[in-house]
Amino acid sequence: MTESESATVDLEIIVQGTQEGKKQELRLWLRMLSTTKLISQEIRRRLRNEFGATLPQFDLMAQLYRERDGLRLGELSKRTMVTNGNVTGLVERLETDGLVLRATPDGDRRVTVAKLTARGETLFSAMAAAHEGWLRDMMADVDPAIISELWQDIGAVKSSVSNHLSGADFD
Amino acid sequence: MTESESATVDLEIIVQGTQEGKKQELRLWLRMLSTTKLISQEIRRRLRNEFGATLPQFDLMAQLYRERDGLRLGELSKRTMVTNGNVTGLVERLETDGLVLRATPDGDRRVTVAKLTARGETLFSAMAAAHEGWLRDMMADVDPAIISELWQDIGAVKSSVSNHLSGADFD
DNA sequence: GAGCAACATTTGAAATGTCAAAGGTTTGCC
DNA sequence: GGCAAACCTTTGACATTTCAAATGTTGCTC
Repeated sequence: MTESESATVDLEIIVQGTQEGKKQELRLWLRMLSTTKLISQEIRRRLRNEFGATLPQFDLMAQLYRERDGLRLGELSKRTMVTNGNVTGLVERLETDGLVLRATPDGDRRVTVAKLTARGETLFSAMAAAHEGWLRDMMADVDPAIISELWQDIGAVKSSVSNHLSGADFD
Repeated sequence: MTESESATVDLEIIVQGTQEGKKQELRLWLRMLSTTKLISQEIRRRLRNEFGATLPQFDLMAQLYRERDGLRLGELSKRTMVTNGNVTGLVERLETDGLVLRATPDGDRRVTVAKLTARGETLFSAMAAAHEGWLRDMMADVDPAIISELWQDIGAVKSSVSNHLSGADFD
């Protein structure tokens, strides 16, 4: 934005501040939310149909795939943004399906570490490849430059939100 | 690394360490998802603490607030992007709390119409005002121009996604 | 006017989600 | 040594979520 445009911009800001512009954030949020829901539902449907897996299971396995030595449940909880109690159940079901193993390390018996089994790794590998393709397809009509820009700008939003949380949510 | 000091957890780890060019869409998706989760959790916490309400209840009431004559459950389902079966339970609980009323119109007895009660309208009105403020606060660090741009560009993403769904479902 | 397809909602099973409280373990400190 | 605080996970109650099947209604056709 050049300085030569500043007069126009000032006018726009005044108008925005007094009228329409008040709900920009709300409008953005609603669009983010509906878009995210739309994509989530599509991914969930495909994971189910093609792999018999759920989205939370996929998310959890993604974290374990990145840490081949396994992760403590609390760490899994943080990375997946899922509550502790929820992680317990998720891992439990994945263990029943033979995709994940649970173990308690010798050093600290408070801890449970979850780890992908060989079968889990194989399955996730296939799911991840498909998953990436689905996203490319879904966003096929969007200019790559826009995608990159969105990644940046949403990062700014995420930062701002992180700095304005009410709950005891800092470390 | 500015984000790393917050409690924000990156689901973006999946992409880490791979080549730059190829996974833009995946990278964007993961950031959208984690940001949306972050904001949702904050709003849910505040709705709970300050109004004793849940986020899906808020969403549903928002639709009814815009249509004072009420909406059929199927229409509510579409607008909130929630399945039919889910709407049944949500409306049921809201009715128990005296915030919503259910009625069957004379013309068509297949239909159930849900409508806000006076108490529901009052409560939602207060929640909506607070909700809007929370979003403004959370996004306070983001340039208004960026917010507007994001709204536009996410619209493009939503459009693209809508045109590439597998389930026969687009409008 | 009987039957059938289309429509709208509910129901039921299974999974995910939150929160708060309870259960073990470890650590630090006197 | 012993105790209390801190830590990690599980449990339990309840709300939300999906899907598929069942239920009830309407409208159309023959």
